[in-house]
Amino acid sequence: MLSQIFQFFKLFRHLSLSDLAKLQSISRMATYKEGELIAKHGDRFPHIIAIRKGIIRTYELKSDGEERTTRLAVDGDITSCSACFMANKPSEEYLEAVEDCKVILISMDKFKRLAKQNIHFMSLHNEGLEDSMLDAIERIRFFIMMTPEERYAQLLRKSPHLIQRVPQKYLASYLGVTTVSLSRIRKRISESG
Amino acid sequence: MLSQIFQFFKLFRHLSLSDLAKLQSISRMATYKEGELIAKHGDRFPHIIAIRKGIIRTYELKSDGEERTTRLAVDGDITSCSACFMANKPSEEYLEAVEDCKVILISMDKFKRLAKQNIHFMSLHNEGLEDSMLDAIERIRFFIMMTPEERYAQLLRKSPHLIQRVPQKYLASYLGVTTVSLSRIRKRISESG
DNA sequence: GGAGGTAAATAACATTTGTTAATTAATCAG
DNA sequence: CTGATTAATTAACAAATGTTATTTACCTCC
Repeated sequence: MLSQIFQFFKLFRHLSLSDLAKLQSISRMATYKEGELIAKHGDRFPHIIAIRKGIIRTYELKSDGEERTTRLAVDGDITSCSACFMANKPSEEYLEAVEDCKVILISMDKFKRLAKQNIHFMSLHNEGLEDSMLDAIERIRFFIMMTPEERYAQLLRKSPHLIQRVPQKYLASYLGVTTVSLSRIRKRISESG
Repeated sequence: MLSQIFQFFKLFRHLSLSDLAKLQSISRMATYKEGELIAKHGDRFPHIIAIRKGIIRTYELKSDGEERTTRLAVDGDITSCSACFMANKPSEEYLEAVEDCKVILISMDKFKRLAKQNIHFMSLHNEGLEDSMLDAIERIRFFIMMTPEERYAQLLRKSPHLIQRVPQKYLASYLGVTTVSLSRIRKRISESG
């Protein structure tokens, strides 16, 4: 039963049965294979993605073609194309499955329509934005307050699962360094700590 | 008349007269002198700040006492203590007037109460969060996709007023570099461009 | 098992930044 | 206007990162 599955997400845990049913009516299940491209630059990807299993990486391309990982979302997280969701514009990002994924896709358009009519859903929208905002502020702090080495150390402390499950080349750009530099940082930390 | 003044802010431009009156009823004017500390770490600063004039800098202290500028908000921007607003927790940030400021202070508590009752205000809350979120994503991109030199070049291009009005020591930590490094970057750019 | 391909580690060198200190420029109070 | 204070620049050196290339490890596919 889908409503069971929605309980897996903190954001949906306080919905009434009737609201869960409404949410379910605008949702569908989907799976992605490891390495699969979920959305790409220029796409309108009109779904909110609630990740039941797996990891989804968001990246952008620099002008020289280099990939830079902007977000990493894991089981229990909710993600989306940010330009599609907030500005109703084509994506500037690429979304990619880092592992085999099981997700719930929630129609953005239907969700927004629901949010306009139903105050519970508008409130949900609000909570979701606040969660994202707190994450984003934390990530800005991550860059502004810490050196690359401190960033890796914090990731090691707070998100060891990411380090286990995400290839270093992606972690590197998530931390804002090259793979070579990340490799050196790892060596320094393993030698000292 | 306050409702005139609210029109200065993009976020409030589409409010009806009656909603403007409600907004006005939970707002008051305030001024800050250049250098004045508006809120500090540990404070509960329960106001949304709409800046009519001036610049407000948000910073945090590293463990070694170094200041790091996390946000810069100018005339027309809306800012607040992020922990106070979103998590209802004491501030982790310091807010400081970089110039003499004229602001509107909107009571957070009353605003949130209004947002619970009145769908227009909940919707306003939503739009405000989306604006902040878009800014935050842009700022993350700023760090992930660009070198310090590119960041300064972009600031020069997109926000020349900030470079004019904000002392370099604050700009430096806003860009994620030291004052010495910013000085070198400026020299390199002025010699090449 | 072996060939091919990708990821990660390592090496060598250029570039940039951080750090500390000294100098110059700008600002403020009296 | 002047002395004192702070901001910004410059200099010199250490440390970290970026870049390119090479080596090693690992994985997949045949």
